[in-house]
Amino acid sequence: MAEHGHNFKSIEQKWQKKWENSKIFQTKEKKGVRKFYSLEMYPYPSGTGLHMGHAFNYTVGDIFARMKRMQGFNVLYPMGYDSFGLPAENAAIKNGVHPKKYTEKAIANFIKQQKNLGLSYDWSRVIFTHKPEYYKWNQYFFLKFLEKGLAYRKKAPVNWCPKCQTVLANEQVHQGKCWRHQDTEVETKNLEQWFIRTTKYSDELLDKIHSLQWPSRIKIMQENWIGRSEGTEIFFEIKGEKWPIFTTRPDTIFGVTFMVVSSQHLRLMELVKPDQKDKVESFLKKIRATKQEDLENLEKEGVFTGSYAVNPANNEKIPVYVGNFVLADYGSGMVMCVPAHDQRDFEFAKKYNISIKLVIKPKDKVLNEKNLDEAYTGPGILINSGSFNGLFSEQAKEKITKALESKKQGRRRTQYKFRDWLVSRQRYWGTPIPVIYCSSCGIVPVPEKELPVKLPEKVKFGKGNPLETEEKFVNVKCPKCGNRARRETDTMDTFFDSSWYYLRYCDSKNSKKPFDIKKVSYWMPVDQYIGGAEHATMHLIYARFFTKALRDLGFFGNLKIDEPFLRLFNQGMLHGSDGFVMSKSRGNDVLPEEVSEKYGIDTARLFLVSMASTDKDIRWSDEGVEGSMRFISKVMDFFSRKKFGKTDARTENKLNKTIKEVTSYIENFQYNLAVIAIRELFNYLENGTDRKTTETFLKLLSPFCPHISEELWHRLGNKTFLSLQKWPVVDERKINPEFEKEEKTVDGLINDVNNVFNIVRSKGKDVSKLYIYTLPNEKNTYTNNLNEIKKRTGLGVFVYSVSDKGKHDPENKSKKVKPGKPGIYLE
RNA sequence: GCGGAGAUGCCGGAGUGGUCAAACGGGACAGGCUUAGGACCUGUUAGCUUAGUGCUUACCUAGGUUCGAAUCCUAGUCUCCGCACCA
Repeated sequence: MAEHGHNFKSIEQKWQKKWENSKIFQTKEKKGVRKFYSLEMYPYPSGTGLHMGHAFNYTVGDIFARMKRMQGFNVLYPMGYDSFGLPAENAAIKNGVHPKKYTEKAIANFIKQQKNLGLSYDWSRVIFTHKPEYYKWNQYFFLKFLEKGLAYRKKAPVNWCPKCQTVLANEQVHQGKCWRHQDTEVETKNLEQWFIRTTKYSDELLDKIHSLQWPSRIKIMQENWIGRSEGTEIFFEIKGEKWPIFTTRPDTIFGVTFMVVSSQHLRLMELVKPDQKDKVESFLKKIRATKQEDLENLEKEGVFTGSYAVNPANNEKIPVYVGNFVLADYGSGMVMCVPAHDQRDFEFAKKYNISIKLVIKPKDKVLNEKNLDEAYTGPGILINSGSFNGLFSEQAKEKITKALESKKQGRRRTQYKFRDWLVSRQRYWGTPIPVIYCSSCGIVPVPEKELPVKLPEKVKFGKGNPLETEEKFVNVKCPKCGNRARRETDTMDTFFDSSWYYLRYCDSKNSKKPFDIKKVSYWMPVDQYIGGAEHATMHLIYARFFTKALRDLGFFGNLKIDEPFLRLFNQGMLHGSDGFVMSKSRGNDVLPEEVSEKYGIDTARLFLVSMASTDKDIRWSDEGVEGSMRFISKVMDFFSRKKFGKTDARTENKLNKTIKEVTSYIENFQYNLAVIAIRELFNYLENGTDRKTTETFLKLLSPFCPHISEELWHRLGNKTFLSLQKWPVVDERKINPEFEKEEKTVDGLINDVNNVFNIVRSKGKDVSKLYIYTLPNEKNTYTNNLNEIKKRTGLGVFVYSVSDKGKHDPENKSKKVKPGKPGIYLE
């Protein structure tokens, strides 16, 4: 059945076409009109297309943008595609299709599907990051970064995913695994790679988090990710050379009895004495053989290197070990060890019989070096610490640091977990890094006027990065000396592309510049950003960094733009009816097309946001969607027989309350509550309403169900677009709490009547009439609602005031009257 | 281990000191409409009790604060998420 004769599909197509043809969602800068930049994280166009989960994401944003637009904001609401990336390349290798062809087909499909959802994007601004017109600017920015030292090349221990066949940034390693392959251990390799100096902005990235209206958990994640800690850098002399270590406990320096260097330390072998070499090497071999996940639960182990260090505090000679529990890339990859006051050091010392020396005395207990069960890590008073004895540990931290500083043996230092961003990738489908290697000139940037360095299309896929074997691409002349040189074959991490795409939307077709400063100054920053929490420590950090870097490179002139996204909202995940996250590969995906065919896409949109608060995970249910369907059908039926009348004060009250609620619910992404309020309002419309009230209802409904709302608006005889109408504004004077009181009274009455009705009927008496006895001043409450009482009880209703003479009251029920509670009699 | 979120009736899920046996939706049940089914309309959906009353038990568990707790505090259990030997 075409669901009650409502042909949703043709209504949808009709309005999507009209919206598109009349370009009503296209935006330009308008002086004097308040702008609103609403943005959803752009998708990676996967070949499998959209399912309901994606539809949910975009619907959340669309509802918001639609309301803002109706509220009179000049809304920028664009869409684009993060179209470089590994999956396309892998699919290409697997199926023999070129990544470009594969990607562009996927994009075409995405666009078609997104249009079918009725999303109010300004399609004229669409961007595709795999197009030279876009990635040219990636290269441009990279060169600017290079010029300012924000991009650099360095050999370092890096993460390598054997499945992706490329290195990964720190942010892309999740629990030791590749972010794309949860079954694949990331390996550590020492490679020369390109980095972006994100750590230059560690402090600003950390400190400005507080100014953002973001979900607190995202803020906390970023804080933890940056992981600032204050401490002291101390130099230990080994073989006549000073080696730095970082510690947050300089107060325990007199308790240092050994040192441990990371097994992955780049200069480890310099510390290994020849007679210990074999032992160390077999230890390293063992570590390499253990899996990352086992490594984490591993007992602390190590091997003596044969070297000794000198403790600068007391000139004691202490052994240097290589160990499996020291991180190579935090601090200096080497630690001083105080077994008495650090649990890890304690375990290590016990295992290898290294001496334990107490230097902190707790306030409330006495410790003994000989029979310590665990390290004491709390504060206390210094002992065995030379001239620092008697100080409290907090004080001692300061004093010892100062003493070391004065002897140039240490200094105050802030340490971060945050790493520079490794951006080079050994893969084809990405932005070529615009650099040339010349044997005599070294690293030479490609001159700006030669940009873009185009990604060659005809390449051979097979082993490794196809660019490496592409002679025409690789072999170039050095721009400086003109001699034969080699072009960089690594491409950029696609997070580079997504770090500035929100800026490009402001001026997406500019061929002279990445963006025009005036346009950016009008639109930026993004007022509302919407996307998943999975980007907390990836895209959302990179984009913040990029904005700051571009600011300092002068790209924003004098504008004060330093944070890209003012407000962030994380929508929940859509789960399939089996309870698992909806995905094609799991086979629990529901396709928008199917739902649209059966119920109309407005039904799907409505249902998606009705179930729960949009920030929570929700579960698709086929029964649930029928409920939304029923509501929409009722609305359609109502309008098809609509005759305007007068709106009574009660409905006015409800209307204005609803306007107020819906507006603030949408503003706060509590769409589920907004839908409830709209549904409740609808129940009042049956009482008879004038044109304005009816139209207001449609306006409130329209962000959720834009197609049918637009259609019904049109059927009311309007020639304009509902999507561009003014959002209703509450008239507080029409809100009167008395009406709610009245409603409750009526509900109470009906409750009572049904109660009595059941009792009476269970006694075998048949009743059909309801007599109500009220206080004289309350009579109106019931006569006003006569129809409703009749409808809900199914009885004939008679209302008397207790003072009425000659009323029918055989059992004298009128004596039961209380304020707000009438007497009732059934017969 | 550290950090964050959460646990509500048959289910999903609102509610964050009284107006709460707890919105709204779904499901189930009953009645109406209908030749019948569907759809639609009305009601019920913790238990007992009653001509509309009263009582008991209820918002993870156990305590506490309060005249009063789903809501505040303390302890615990469980679930989910992020980071994970960060010195």
